[in-house]
Amino acid sequence: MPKGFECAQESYAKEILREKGLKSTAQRLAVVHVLHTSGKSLSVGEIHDGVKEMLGITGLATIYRTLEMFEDLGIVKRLHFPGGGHGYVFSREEHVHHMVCVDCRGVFDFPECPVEDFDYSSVEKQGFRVKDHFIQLSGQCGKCREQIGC
Amino acid sequence: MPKGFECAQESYAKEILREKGLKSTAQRLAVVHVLHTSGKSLSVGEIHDGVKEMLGITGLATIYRTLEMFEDLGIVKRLHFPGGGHGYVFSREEHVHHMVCVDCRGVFDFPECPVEDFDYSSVEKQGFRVKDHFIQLSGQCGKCREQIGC
DNA sequence: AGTTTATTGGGAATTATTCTCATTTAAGAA
DNA sequence: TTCTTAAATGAGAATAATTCCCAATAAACT
Repeated sequence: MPKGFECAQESYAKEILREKGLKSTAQRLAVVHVLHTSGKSLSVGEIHDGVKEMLGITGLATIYRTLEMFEDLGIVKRLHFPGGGHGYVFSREEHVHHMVCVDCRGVFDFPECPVEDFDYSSVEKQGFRVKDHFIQLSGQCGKCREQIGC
Repeated sequence: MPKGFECAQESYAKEILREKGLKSTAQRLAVVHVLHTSGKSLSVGEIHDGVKEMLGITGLATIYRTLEMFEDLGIVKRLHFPGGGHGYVFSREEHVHHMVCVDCRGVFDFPECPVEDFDYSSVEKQGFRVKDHFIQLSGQCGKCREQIGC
């Protein structure tokens, strides 16, 4: 990896990794780079291809391991698609949800959390204690609306 | 399938199938039965096992085909788990979200939609048009809180 | 530079999902 | 009820997705 060319996202990932005592390998930073520069959610295969393009040979297992780790570290989020597949996005923020364009799979941040101060009392009355939530919006981005139409 | 023992969910599924010109096979109704009576979300394998217990031999492909069809028909919803797996729930309602207990994987309806009348103007200003949303809450159900604790 | 230990690559192993096609069966007609 | 027809099933092969194992490599600290 050439020095001096890292983006803010890579520096951030390095910092998180160092904090946790994990190593900043070329492969891990390449995953960040590929995800971040794509601007959309990518499948494991697409990430693998992107990383191979940057580094040459790279094992697929490494991609899986890295994505799992990044998800645990909270810097990568996994999105789900109606068909059944899923994709990954780089997401530096603590608590952001995402909007996915159903046409281009582009991903956009959605920083306002709709359940932030939602009143769960009706379900908590039944004994359930809400601890986490997953929200994913889907629709069409501006570019695709122009090109494809509504 | 013995007649006279179908639950409301099975009758409902039959009705939907008939409306769409699809056949009410023993396998399809067994999937509904297994899902509904379990009270929690089940993996494909668990559903397969349940159906086999009811009907004897049943092909796994049939389970996959049925679940996909039911999802399209809107009577089964797919939930996603942190680890990466996913499970299916029977859900007769048009628009319900679900809460999953992280301990027992029990599923509870969450009929109030947090984004029902949410103001998307901040993101729609950027050209994105929100068309759908997926919400899944997770936490602990009353029973597990008693047994396992918080 | 040297040491230590986490990380990687490769490929095999496992698991998940889809496909194909001959056989079966539900649903409506006679 | 029986007949007809098209949809649905089962079996297992084929494909895709994911995990595992371990010798070789490379980051991070002396």
